[in-house]
Amino acid sequence: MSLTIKDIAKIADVSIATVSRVINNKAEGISEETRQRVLQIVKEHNYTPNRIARSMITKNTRTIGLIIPDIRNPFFTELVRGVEDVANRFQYTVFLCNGDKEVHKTIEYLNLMKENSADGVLLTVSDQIMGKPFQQAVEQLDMPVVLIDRGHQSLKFSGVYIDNVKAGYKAVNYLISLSHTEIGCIAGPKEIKNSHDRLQGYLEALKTAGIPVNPEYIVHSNFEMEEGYQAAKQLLTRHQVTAIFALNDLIAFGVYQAAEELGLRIPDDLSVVGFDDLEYNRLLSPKLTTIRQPIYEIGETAAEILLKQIQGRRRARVETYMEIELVVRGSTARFQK
Amino acid sequence: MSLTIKDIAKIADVSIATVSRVINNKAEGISEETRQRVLQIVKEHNYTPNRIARSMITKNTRTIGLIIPDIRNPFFTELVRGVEDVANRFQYTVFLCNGDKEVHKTIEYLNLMKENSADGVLLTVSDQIMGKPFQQAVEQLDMPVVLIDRGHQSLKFSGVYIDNVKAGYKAVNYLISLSHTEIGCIAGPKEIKNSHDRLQGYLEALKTAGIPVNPEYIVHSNFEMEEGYQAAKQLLTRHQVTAIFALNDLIAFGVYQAAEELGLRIPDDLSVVGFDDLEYNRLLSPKLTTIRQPIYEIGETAAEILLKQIQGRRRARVETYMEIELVVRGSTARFQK
DNA sequence: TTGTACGCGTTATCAA
DNA sequence: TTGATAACGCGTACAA
Repeated sequence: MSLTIKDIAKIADVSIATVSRVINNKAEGISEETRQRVLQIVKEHNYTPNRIARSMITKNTRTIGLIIPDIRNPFFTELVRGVEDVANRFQYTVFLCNGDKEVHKTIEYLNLMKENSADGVLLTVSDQIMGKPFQQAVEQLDMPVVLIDRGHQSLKFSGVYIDNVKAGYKAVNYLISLSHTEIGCIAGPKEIKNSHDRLQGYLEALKTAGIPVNPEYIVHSNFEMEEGYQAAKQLLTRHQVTAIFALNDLIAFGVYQAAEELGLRIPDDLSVVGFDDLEYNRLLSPKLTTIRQPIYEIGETAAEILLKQIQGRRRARVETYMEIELVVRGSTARFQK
Repeated sequence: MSLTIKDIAKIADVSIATVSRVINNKAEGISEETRQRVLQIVKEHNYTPNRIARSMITKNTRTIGLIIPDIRNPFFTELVRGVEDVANRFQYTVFLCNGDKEVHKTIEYLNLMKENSADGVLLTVSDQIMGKPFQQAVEQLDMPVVLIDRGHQSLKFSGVYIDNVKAGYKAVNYLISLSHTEIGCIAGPKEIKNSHDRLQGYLEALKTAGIPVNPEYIVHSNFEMEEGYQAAKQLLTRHQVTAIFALNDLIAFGVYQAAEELGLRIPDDLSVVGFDDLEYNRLLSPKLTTIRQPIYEIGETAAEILLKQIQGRRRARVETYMEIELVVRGSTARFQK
């Protein structure tokens, strides 16, 4: 068993109160002499206070939870780093939880946050999970919460997002500017708002340009590579699209595979626009034209908002929208009939 | 503030001991009637016991720590999933910590594990970090520890590994069987044992085949894509190698980029073998020949060993070596002079 | 079957 | 400047 404050007190021949004062740097009311002596003994015996016991009193744990839906998506791992860096700067540690897109796992972690008395929670969950049981769990959390990437009107929390409609519009509008009219779209799950919004941007861009919408050009997937590949194969064999807007880069990766299998050259036969700008982009040839999200900064911003809220320095609900940009690379070309 | 056991006791008009018995499923000594009534009230008020207070008594937190060096490397995220799945099956939750290859961050997390009284820790750290301060922190942990992927003779813990020497030998021997003799190698950092061992396999394979070793064919990197790319470019411009053994897939990804830039076709002009078999492999064309590690299973196995140790069912130190295999794909071809 | 009371390791309050 | 002690929320030995 580890040493306790009691042991240290005994060894130093002072009261536990004195030891407590020393290790908590209480400035006043302690002689330099005893302070040094206690400090010495603490170091010697390598005593570290038990955070659990401490937090029973102080009611804070200097810990924040970060719940993500899919640790295998590089988007989220980059997000994690932004959050961690800010948290550490504030001397907080991050309890990282991978919900793995499963409802029960996510709720489990949410409860854990409460039971472990995290000081606050950063939430990035798919909308599929946003059912009654989940919402209930969130409400019972009774601590500051900041949403990331995926907002939910039903939850009255602060959040950090991008304007997905605008981003979708921008992507598709670019394809239109290259004279494409037969533009397919491979979306994420129907229930996910991000997917819905980006799709909305796609529709608006077509509408503005006076290009009729063909519902068969729109296919759904689960935002992962494999299903993106399947969806692309289906779309490309059934319809003569000359361009595809993939609602995230993983899907775009799948499109590349499908195109290769079907003997379609990118960008000569098919233009592709992605979304996120993941690092693995570099593996593609040609490299992917995509909407760049400032992922790391999104994480940073969300963590800052949460920590301010925890420290009681902000109470109002704020919704921050980060800027995105279209990065043009080799996967898009002017349509030649 | 959340409800406490006291509140529930008051509402149900019983003692806290009774409530405690109910929520802990103490079979004996409680009437079905009161049990139901208490259960009802617990559900109604959505009471969850405070884990922190509980663990002060029980001395266990049903939490294990998992420390990884780089959350951006898909190898580790896959590992995480294996660990999580086993832990959850055992009703344990995983405290995931990303050391980000930094000493102070890693040590910080290690201390956190102790202070938060995790029941055990799974450790995957780079050897660079394995200095005095780190070792000290590990020793003071005073809880079960299982090492993953990277062993350290200096630490007397159980661990789950693969035979990196053998794996390296296998990879290079395959290249030799394809008549290659000018085989380059892009390693990880010199101080990392995994890298050292795989390199050792490379050397042994050459030696066995009677092929002289050219030290200039061996270049080091940091196991990441960018440096892999840089190293490959350097190697390929200076020397006429016909094949490259990349000590992990991220490096191999970099080799592909370098080859493309230099106008070398894979596998016609250059054969490439990687290590890990990451999913992003699918983005490459041709697909990568590589050593497959059972990453998910490594995570599972390590978690099982740790949990058994925690539950006191195993005390002996065990070193488990998992099987690897060479997966032949399109990036390797017979050398034609 | 149920309740009382103590202890877990710490911080905070008040008195000395 | 220092110390004794209550309190945090819970589990459990022991008593009723």
